[in-house]
Amino acid sequence: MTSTPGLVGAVRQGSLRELNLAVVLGRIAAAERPPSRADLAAETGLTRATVSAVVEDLITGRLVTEADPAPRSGAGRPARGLVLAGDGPAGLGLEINVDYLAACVVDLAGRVRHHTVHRADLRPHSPADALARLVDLAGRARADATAQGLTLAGAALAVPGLVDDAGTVRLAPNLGWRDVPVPSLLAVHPPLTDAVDGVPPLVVDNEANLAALGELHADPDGPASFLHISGEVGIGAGIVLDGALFRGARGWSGEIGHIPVSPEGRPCRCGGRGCLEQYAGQEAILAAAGLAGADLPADTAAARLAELAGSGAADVLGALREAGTALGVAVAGVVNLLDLDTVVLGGGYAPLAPWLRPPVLAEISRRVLTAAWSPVTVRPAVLGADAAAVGAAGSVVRRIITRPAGWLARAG
Amino acid sequence: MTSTPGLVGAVRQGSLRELNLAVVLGRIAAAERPPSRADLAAETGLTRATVSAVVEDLITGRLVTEADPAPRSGAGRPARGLVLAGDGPAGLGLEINVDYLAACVVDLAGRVRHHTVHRADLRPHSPADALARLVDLAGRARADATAQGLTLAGAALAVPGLVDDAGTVRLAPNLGWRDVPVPSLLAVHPPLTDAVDGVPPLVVDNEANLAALGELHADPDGPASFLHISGEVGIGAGIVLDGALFRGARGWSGEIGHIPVSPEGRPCRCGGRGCLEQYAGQEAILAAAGLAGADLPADTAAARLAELAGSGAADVLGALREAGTALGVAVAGVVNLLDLDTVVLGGGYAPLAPWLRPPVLAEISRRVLTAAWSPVTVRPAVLGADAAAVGAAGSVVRRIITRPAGWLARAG
DNA sequence: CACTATTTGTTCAGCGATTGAATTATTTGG
DNA sequence: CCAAATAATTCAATCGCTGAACAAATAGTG
Repeated sequence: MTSTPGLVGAVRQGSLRELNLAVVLGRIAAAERPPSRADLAAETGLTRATVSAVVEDLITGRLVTEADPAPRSGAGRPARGLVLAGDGPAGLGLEINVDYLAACVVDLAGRVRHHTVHRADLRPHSPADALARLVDLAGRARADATAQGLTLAGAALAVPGLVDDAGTVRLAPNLGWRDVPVPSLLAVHPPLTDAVDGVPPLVVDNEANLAALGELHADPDGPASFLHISGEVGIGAGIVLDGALFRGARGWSGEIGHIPVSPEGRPCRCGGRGCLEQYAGQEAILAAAGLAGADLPADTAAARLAELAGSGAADVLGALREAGTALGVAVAGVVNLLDLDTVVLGGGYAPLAPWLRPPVLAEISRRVLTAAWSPVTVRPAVLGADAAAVGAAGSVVRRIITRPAGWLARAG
Repeated sequence: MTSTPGLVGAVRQGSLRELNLAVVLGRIAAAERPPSRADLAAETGLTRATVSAVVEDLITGRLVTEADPAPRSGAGRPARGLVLAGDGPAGLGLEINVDYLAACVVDLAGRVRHHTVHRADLRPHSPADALARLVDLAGRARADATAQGLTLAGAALAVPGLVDDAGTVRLAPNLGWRDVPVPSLLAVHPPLTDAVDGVPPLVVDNEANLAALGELHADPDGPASFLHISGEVGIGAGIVLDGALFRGARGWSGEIGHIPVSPEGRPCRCGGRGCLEQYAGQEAILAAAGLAGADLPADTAAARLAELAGSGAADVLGALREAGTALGVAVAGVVNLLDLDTVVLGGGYAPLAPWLRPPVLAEISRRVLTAAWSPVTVRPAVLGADAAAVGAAGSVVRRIITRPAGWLARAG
């Protein structure tokens, strides 16, 4: 890993078309309203002739379709609007978590075309068993997608833990997994999707990362850089910089739960002391609210807290204020370091956002140097608990949009 | 600022050559030993014919020269090694700090060809006055460069503060600057260099950012991602990810000095409490070591502390241990968040590294989840106090290497 | 209703850059 | 001295973009 900046592969003759396919498709995807070929030519600086040729490739590859006459006023031949095809490739998103499995299918345009959640406590089951159930769920999702005329172009699996490049789950504490080689365990099943352009048929990634991508995907007009915090039993963060997920040197970025917020404070199971998780993790909040022994399923605990807080329970309000302050201390550090202007409260934090937001904002305005010039926005996530599954499917779709050549080569 | 990922400009016909110029030049720059045209063809996948054509452009543009016969063994026509030209374009690096001005010139190959430091307390002077002195220093640097056959292709100025896109210094607390429009103040002087490819003749950037780039530049075989910490009166950090500087949404990333390390601890001039700067900043270390009133020049304070620590002064050792622990707490949070595997102690921390390193490492191993699998390296910076000036010059050189077409168009 | 202005999208010759094979250049080894 | 081997160049072919001309389709105008 030496420092060879920008060493992209050489640009061969055909790469030109590959790159322009991506450029044009990216513009179509990012546009507010269906652009015409002429619009695209003006935006990109390419000739109308070139854009026409590129668009023709995209249309025959079923990535783009012509929309109804665009609402363009004025004289002249009416433009034909271009939109992402709703019946071409789609992404399969899977999620495996402590007490549920989920599968969903998202089409190119970003619409969720299929969604199933299977509730079950997975901790007693072996990884192989859990994955077998997941394959079953995925099979049904694929059947539904096929029935709708969609073709799955890849799959991504969200796991609540650290995943290495090979797709092995190195550590998923709440699931009780350690060094689980997901791809080889899945090899006994028929492949979920075909490999496209060298990308394996199933990509495994961290839940917090994919949830952040889901948020990016669900709100195309939102900011291009933000911090997405998933508050579950552990606290994970997905860092989106300039529209792309930042994964860190080894893909293990975002462990915000173990940022120290009180250096010699409560001992943490990670071995350190005073980690954020001990103050703003789900268990810590429940304990502070006097609900320690309630043993609620992970995904209902947040809803329950929100309900109690809404009815004005004093100890719950106090617990949330304390958690929000701890969260704010950690977030202030992150914002100082990365200069982000948006923080999204996701996962279990989303329903609690009304109570967490004020203390988080207070700490930010106290501690962030640049907050005076440009304020930091703190808002709840748009997607709910299934953000990771949707984000996983969206990551597949996004890969097609940023590199359409692979799909086109496959589709013929 | 909407989320339009990877919306690079379209790829026009001529971009092909532009991109391949960058690819080939980048390989030559990154190579361990002078590569031949055939090596480059094999590495990049381009044809030997194409590589020859590209290399010819680079040679006539004075970016590359043929080295002495390469030490290649075996039969066949001997290869002609290609190296970065030492007599073509060069970068001018400038630095303005509390008690000195610096100018240096770095050639394409990365050698420092000129270096001047002018010591003077700049706080009493107006920004315009300080900049006038800097222009004088820069003029002499340029004269020296010209005498050596070099052509300045751009300049960069390092400032200890926050700089916006336009080059205005929004806030440089230790210099006492606020909203200083550097480019327009410099407009009264003749331009230091010509504009190349739309980049203004002088780029203003944060000192910590440029120092990190200097480190990247000084150690080409080092890691591609690291955190570089400049410990001066304030504490700044430069974040290098994958060989590129990460600047944040607005270019104000790296304010590590105000990460909370003891949330309700000592009040900080930023308005917060318990900021790292209050525990590991130069003033804090001096105070803890019982040297508060010494009023040392900023750049000798570190040397003095190192000297005292080397001779075993107990209170200095204690102060450094305490500072190192605070630094370690903050760094652990950063490493958890960004998953970096290398931390470089730069600026005033470099000479103190022998004493700071152990407590920093201790906090990291306590608090970083992934430290067990892949250890985090903490090491002193290679460059000394002038890292920022060298890094500034290096940033100019780096821009030429990553985008040679601009220079070639200018050179004709 | 005919006519013009206007904008969109396509067609086509031209051109620049890459390609692949053939050719030349230069050295080692027998 | 000759064959083998490797490096670099030459050159016709090809691929994709360019620019201009052209066809298509509509709104406005008298």
